Amino acid sequence: MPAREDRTRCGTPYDCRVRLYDTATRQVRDFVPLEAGKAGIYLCGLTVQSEPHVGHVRSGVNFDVLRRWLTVRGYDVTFIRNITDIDDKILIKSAEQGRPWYNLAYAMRRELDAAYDALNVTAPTYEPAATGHVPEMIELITRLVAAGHAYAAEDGSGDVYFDVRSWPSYGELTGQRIDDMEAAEVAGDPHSMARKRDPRDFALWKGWKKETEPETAAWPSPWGPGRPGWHIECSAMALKYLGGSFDIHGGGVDLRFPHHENEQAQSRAAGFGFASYWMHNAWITTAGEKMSKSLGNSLTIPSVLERTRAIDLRFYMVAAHYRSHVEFSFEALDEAAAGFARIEHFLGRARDLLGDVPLAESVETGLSAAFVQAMDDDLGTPAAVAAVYDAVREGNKLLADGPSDALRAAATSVRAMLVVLGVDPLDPRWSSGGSSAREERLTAAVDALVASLLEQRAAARAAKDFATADAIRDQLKAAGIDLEDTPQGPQWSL
RNA sequence: GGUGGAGUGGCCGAGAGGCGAGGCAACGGACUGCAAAUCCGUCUACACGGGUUCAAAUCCCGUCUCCACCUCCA
Repeated sequence: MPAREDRTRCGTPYDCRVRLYDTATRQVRDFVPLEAGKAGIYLCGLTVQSEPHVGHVRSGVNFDVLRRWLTVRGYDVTFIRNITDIDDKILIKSAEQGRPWYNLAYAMRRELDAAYDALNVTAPTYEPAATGHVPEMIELITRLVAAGHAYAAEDGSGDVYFDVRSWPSYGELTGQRIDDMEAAEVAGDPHSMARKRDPRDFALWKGWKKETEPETAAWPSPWGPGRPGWHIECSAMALKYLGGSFDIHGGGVDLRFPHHENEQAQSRAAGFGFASYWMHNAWITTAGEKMSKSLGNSLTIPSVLERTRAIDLRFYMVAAHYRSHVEFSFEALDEAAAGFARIEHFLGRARDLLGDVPLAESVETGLSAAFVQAMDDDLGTPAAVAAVYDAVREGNKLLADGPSDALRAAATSVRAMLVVLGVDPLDPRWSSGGSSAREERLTAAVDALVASLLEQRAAARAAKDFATADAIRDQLKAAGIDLEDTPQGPQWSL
């Protein structure tokens, strides 16, 4: 992959604009940041109430790719991903489990961190938790009340609601009109309905329910003790860390309504510009159903990683477009892993031959034009993966001739593209458990034993005693060691 | 009822008016002592019915099926 050719399409890395699908306008738009060279992203993180499953983490992986790509494209990215660590479900579940809500939230937060880490999701610039930003939320609510867009319930419950009728453009993000929305009384809680001016009004602040909720889950406020509503959290934290206007707001498709609609309404009603672009990742489902509902915890990250390598799982996620619905299956996952093995195998061989496959010095030297084009076009990771395979095929042809500059360039290119996707197998982070001293000794011991067997096999082959040679190969195979005879001699792998 | 989205070959999964993405699997060939790996090649497509067009998987109309959201699910 000649680096020079790679640059032709865009000239410089910056004059081909990144294009992103904006959910609000329902079209792919050129990405034009508010401030040149910078990009602010706010991603709705999770409510930490149970173990993270495959579906949860897709969002993190998808937006990690966005972040990596914008960074490659020269943007200084500020990436904020929040944690919702107080809400109804956390209170209910913790009560069921007989432990403090913050104990459950923290434990699940640690699980989530571990899952993100396992899948090589870059840590956000900052990860604010809702409970750490109650004053900011109160301030925002106060502002909305003062502006006439929010009101405290008159029944003394302590609830504060956003007044959707006071904000004419309510519904604009998702193209809905208030009057067309399903009558909320169908689904809503009858008690809160009585306090609302309109059934679609949503809670900004929830008054403390002394009988059922622990005192630790109530914060003082101008409306009495209580806790923030879900939607206000994100608005307040985005405002604090990214400012009143920022570039990209992301989350899963299900969050479009009501969560994102509400966020936008309240933020704009409070006088802020809020997000320029809205991006939503599609779901991973099983048997056509949402993971969270039907499967409970069966596809939690730890359980999936018991049978599948994390890098394979990430590759599986990244190989599909972020806006495409993926029906999760272990068959498809294994298929993706088989495909990834080809890429990995090439890099392994190249490294053995070259001694090392250094990371590209810069974007320009590493990525193929096809890859750049694909990624610029709304993160076209499927086409980008195809570009990786093209480079692998070229590289494989070079492998037979031994070390060469062309091979080095091909391998470096493949690696650079994989780094963007977060699935570089040569990154030591993927070697499970790290390389402990014990592990290294073990590897050395196996290597010595295999080497001895390979010598015997070489002798047998030289004597045309193929029965013996094959027996040795079968023996190794039975022990889980695969042999391949390359122009540079036999290679073994587990 | 409202809003948004989907139906592609054995399988996964892109594309969005003309040049058959890519991967997995299968088959044929090259390489190999035989394999493996690799490379070259082959095969099976666009839910259905109309229409527009020189040309439709792609645009339009209709039909069917499926999914998501409509106040606390990534």
